[in-house]
Amino acid sequence: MSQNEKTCLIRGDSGRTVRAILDRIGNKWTLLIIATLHGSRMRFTELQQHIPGISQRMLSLSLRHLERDGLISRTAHAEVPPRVEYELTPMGQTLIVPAITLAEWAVEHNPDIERSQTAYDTRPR
Amino acid sequence: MSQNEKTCLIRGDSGRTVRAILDRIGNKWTLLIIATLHGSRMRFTELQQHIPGISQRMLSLSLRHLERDGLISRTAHAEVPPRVEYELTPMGQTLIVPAITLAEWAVEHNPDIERSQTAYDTRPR
DNA sequence: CAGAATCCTTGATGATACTG
DNA sequence: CAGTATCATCAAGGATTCTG
Repeated sequence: MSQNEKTCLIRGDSGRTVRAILDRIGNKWTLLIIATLHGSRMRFTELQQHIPGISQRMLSLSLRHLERDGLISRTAHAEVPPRVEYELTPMGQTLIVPAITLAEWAVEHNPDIERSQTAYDTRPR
Repeated sequence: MSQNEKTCLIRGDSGRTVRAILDRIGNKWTLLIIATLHGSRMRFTELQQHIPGISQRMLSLSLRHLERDGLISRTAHAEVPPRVEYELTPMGQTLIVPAITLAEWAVEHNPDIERSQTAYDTRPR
């Protein structure tokens, strides 16, 4: 299948699916949580410490969404004080691959993008 | 470099860069416009016809952003009535690769995600 | 510790009308 | 044709407070 045909994945009916995924990982914290959880299970507070600037509310909400999507699993231990651990599911781990592909593209082309933005903003008007 | 090390692209300083890209392509129309423009230059009205549901305003805004980022180029022909054509820049075309990678992941795992969501929503409470 | 509930601000998007 | 301007709406996210 050619690259041109593959863009139908984005434009065609499956585009709804792709947009749903982008809505999930496109938000402010999701991808950060997944990357942080990659390779190590962590507790709620631990996650908050590793992700500077995230509020309790957004961490909680994001974890709930990711759990609902089956990308992370939540384990509550019956102890006092409570201990809850989060980790990537096998499916969650596979998301790392396209995420890194995108990240590498971003890092590689960022200089060009910034140059273009500067040129655009300073062009004669 | 291991996959685990590569997640630093997302978690580390370059994470800002990755988030900026996600903010751009994570919005409702950007990726759709890029996919539509892949392989063929198009006029404003043409784009609007190929992207169901997009408003003039959002098409205009999105095109401006993409142009500023250097992902598409805008060519205004000196004619009456006016004719303006948009096409992907070389850099814009390279974005297709990670976009398709993500799209393929989405399509492949969507059934599992929906199953997980249903299970989550119907679990005993 | 791990969260839920509430209130508030802001940015993204849509609808509509107007124009070079 | 290819936009811009303006107004309205709505959801994402942040700050704060409370609790099992």
